[in-house]
Amino acid sequence: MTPELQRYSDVCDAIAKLFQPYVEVVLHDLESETAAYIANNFSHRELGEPSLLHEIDFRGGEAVIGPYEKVNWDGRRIKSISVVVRNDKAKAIGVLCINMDVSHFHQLQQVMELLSSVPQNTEKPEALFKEDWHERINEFILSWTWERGVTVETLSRQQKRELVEDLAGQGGFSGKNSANYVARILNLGRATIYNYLKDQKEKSRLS
Amino acid sequence: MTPELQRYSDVCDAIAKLFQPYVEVVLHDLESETAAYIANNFSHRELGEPSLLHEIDFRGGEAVIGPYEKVNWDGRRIKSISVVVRNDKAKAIGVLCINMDVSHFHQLQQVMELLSSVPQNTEKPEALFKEDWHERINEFILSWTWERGVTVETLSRQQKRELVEDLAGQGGFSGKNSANYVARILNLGRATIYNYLKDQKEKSRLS
DNA sequence: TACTTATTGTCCAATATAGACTTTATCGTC
DNA sequence: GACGATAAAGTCTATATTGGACAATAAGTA
Repeated sequence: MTPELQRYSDVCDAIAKLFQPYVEVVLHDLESETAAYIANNFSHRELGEPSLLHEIDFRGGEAVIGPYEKVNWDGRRIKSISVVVRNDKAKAIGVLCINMDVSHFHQLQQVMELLSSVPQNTEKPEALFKEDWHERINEFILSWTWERGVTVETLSRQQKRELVEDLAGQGGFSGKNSANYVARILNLGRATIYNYLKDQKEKSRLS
Repeated sequence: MTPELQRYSDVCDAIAKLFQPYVEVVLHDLESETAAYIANNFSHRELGEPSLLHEIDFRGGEAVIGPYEKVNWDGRRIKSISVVVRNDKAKAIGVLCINMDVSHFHQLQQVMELLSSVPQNTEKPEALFKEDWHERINEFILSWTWERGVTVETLSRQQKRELVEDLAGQGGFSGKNSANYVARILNLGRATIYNYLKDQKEKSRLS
């Protein structure tokens, strides 16, 4: 890492530490297009890894880009913002990326939502309306558990299996990485989800 | 269940439904000292089960007793209140017990706490000050994970093992049912906790 | 003391899982 | 639309976890 860029690493540490453990800060080197420094690395990136900066929309030449949303490898949802950082000659030398794990805040929202909202008993499966499939899955699980007077934490294995099968029946696994996402919510392994789905196919084939 | 008591069962349903799924309502028959009705049964009580009402402090002859705290069989913490209910002749015929699962609210508190509080770096292990061992364990896990910039949800098996061993080293398993409690927080089985502890003893014996 | 009940700890067969792997889709480029 | 590069969808297996039953021990209770 160049000394110019080096000086920003402390800034990364400061930001990450203030919001510990909800925030990760990645400093990208624009020269080599790699990750030069990572504070509170929860995305499990490696130093020196290619930055894939082309994913970020630099149009307009703004210094601050975002915020935008990403999904972490393990299904947690991340709110991110990026800043182009410069050396003393005002040359753009890096991009500082702040990634915030908002999964806990979503959870918190759901607890309050469950308490304060009046459930709609419209006959139509309202799970199908939200456009983001994450939301659809959340919605589905929320109402599935609500109807049974339970919460995800208290589901038995059998119940989780049923939930997964029902969700599959509704086409809930069409989104990208949705198996991963559901696995994390239900505290199951990804493999387990696939096992359930396979068993279900097997069962329906036999009947 | 006598018709007199029966009439209260709808009240139970109403209360439970309003706070679904966080509240359970148990109607005890004072005659037989058994559970006569249960709405949203999360304590896994059976109808007709003995009520153990003597646990409740009736001194003073108050109609409303509590609130007081209990711990559910699976380690969730419950805030409860009880009301003596009467028939038309003002004879006490039952006790209506409202049990609220506060574990989700505690969780929520912790998320906010982690965000808003400034960690004390007093050298002394502050885990030892709280008098309730539940709190001590919570505190321990919170600071253990904080130091490593992770959250309980993201702990690997190996990390959970280390956490359990460290906690055991601090005497964290002296409370009643503490193994159960820790298991639930870490999303482990009770058996797994004991496996870890046994392995640890084994290891230290060999070294 | 003896009896009752709750907790601790162990065991095992059934189940889930990390991680490596193969196959299949998706994307970007020409 | 063919090609190569990536990512995601699935599969597989050796190992770890776990529900539930049980035995051993402790803690009340009368």
